[in-house]
Amino acid sequence: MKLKGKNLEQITLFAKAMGHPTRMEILTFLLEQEACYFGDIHEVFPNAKATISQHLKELKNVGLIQGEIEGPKVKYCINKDNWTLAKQLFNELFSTPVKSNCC
Amino acid sequence: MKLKGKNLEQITLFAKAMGHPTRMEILTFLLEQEACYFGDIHEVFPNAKATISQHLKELKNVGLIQGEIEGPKVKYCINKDNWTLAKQLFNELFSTPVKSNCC
DNA sequence: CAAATAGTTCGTTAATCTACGAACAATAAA
DNA sequence: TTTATTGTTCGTAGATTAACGAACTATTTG
Repeated sequence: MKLKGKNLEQITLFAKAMGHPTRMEILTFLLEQEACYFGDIHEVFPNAKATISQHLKELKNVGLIQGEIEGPKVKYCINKDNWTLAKQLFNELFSTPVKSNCC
Repeated sequence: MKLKGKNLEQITLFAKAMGHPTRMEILTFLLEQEACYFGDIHEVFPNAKATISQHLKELKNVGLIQGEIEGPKVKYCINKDNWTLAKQLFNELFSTPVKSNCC
């Protein structure tokens, strides 16, 4: 079934958020981590903390991750609900049979 | 298995290309079309032909589509090989069990 | 060959993105 | 309550992106 309307907008927003090397790496990093404080994330990247914080904010805004204040630290993780939604949308996109046969 | 190295770069490039409403729509449009001349694509969007041509070029550069000159026209379609690659990479990304359980 | 058709490329402008230091909260510890 | 520690927000500068008209290329048709 073809993606359209809100679903199309949503998958585009997910794709856009994932379309930056650092953000994509943050996602794959979070996928495999149990503990995920800001500092843990920051220390695996060469970027300034302001930059990492900004990327985390974007991923949070689009819903792929979530953050939780814990003492003076902030714990980040994948947002499972939206991660599942993203999974479904991309699945739908790629399960569409490729009709075009021009080339 | 975690995405890394070239695969991580590749999925990020795919995501980036898909992260624009017009480009994502072009992809879903191509998925369901048999014939796919430039003009057919252009006429379903409000944008100038220069703009559409530019988006098609980006999608072609990243490998998701391909174009073929046919007389004075240009036929576009999904690049099946790379589309399959994209499918596999996203599949791998989303099949990673979500380990993080912080929030 | 001239004119029409179909797209691409060029040049430019406006907007968005990226990155970072510095300033600014908020909590914890001394 | 002062001082660290942990992050976020602000302001800014540079880079990239997006959009479009105009000019250009190539093919087809008259």
